[in-house]
Amino acid sequence: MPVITLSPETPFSLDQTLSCGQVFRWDRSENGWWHGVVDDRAIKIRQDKERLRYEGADRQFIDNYFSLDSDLASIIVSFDRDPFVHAAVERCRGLRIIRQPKWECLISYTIATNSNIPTIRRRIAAICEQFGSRIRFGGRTFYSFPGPDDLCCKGADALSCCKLGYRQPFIFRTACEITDREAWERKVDSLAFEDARKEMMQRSGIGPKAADCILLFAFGKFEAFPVDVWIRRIMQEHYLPDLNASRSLGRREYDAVRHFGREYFGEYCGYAQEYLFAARLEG
DNA sequence: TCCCAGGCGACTG
DNA sequence: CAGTCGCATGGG
Repeated sequence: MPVITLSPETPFSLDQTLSCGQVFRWDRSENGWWHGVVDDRAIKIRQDKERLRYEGADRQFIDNYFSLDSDLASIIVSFDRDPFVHAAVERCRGLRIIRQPKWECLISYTIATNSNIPTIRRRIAAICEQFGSRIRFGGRTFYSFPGPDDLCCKGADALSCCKLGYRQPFIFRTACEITDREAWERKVDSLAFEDARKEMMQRSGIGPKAADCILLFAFGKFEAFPVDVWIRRIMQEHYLPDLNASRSLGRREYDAVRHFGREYFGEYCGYAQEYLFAARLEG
């Protein structure tokens, strides 16, 4: 089985990275192995200190998916500018933002709106079982993430069994609209952040929060600063005391928070957001 | 039982 | 224009 030996200049925590809520298709076994599906490949991986052992993908894929090629230490230095965010970095050391497949991320975060993580995971698992392809791996069965055709060819009603709630028509519309996945990906890739964000929010079921998550987790746009209720609470308590915490988060207020995040934490504010978010429960 | 997640569209001030 | 509410669903 292939092994990657991480150098001291490559801080990485597999557990932090896979359990912080950015991805929904990974499971950790009692024995320390993580199993997951990315697009159409089933993967198993575990970390023992500086050793990463894995199966189901090649070295290049693992390096790219887990962003092992990015200089995490320098990224952290760029936003580590006060004791509070510093504590979050200490607590979640080695957390990296994964490079998710773009289509999969778009659908996942459309499903994720107004939901909690266990529900999101169940819904995504349901659409993969229903519309993906069966993958046999290590004596177990997994399902690939379905493509646009897979999701729209059976009609909107076929999605009912996945219990997506009012997100069902959004998913169906998106699957029908994006006939050329790669063209869509190239288009968003080519746009500067604010334009990419506008483009993303044109999609059915994608508001500010989902757009920022997708740009951060799939398009490598680290200036995205997704504001969910947790981040809003943290920002209100530690950075923006004048924020009205009782009112619902309108678009104006959302923009005020994300612009503050961008100005204060800098060009990698999305990374700062992830550390603050991941540290929320451990604090 | 009720509140929460936070996109959309219809509604209201 | 900006804020509020119901929508479908399930976890806490």
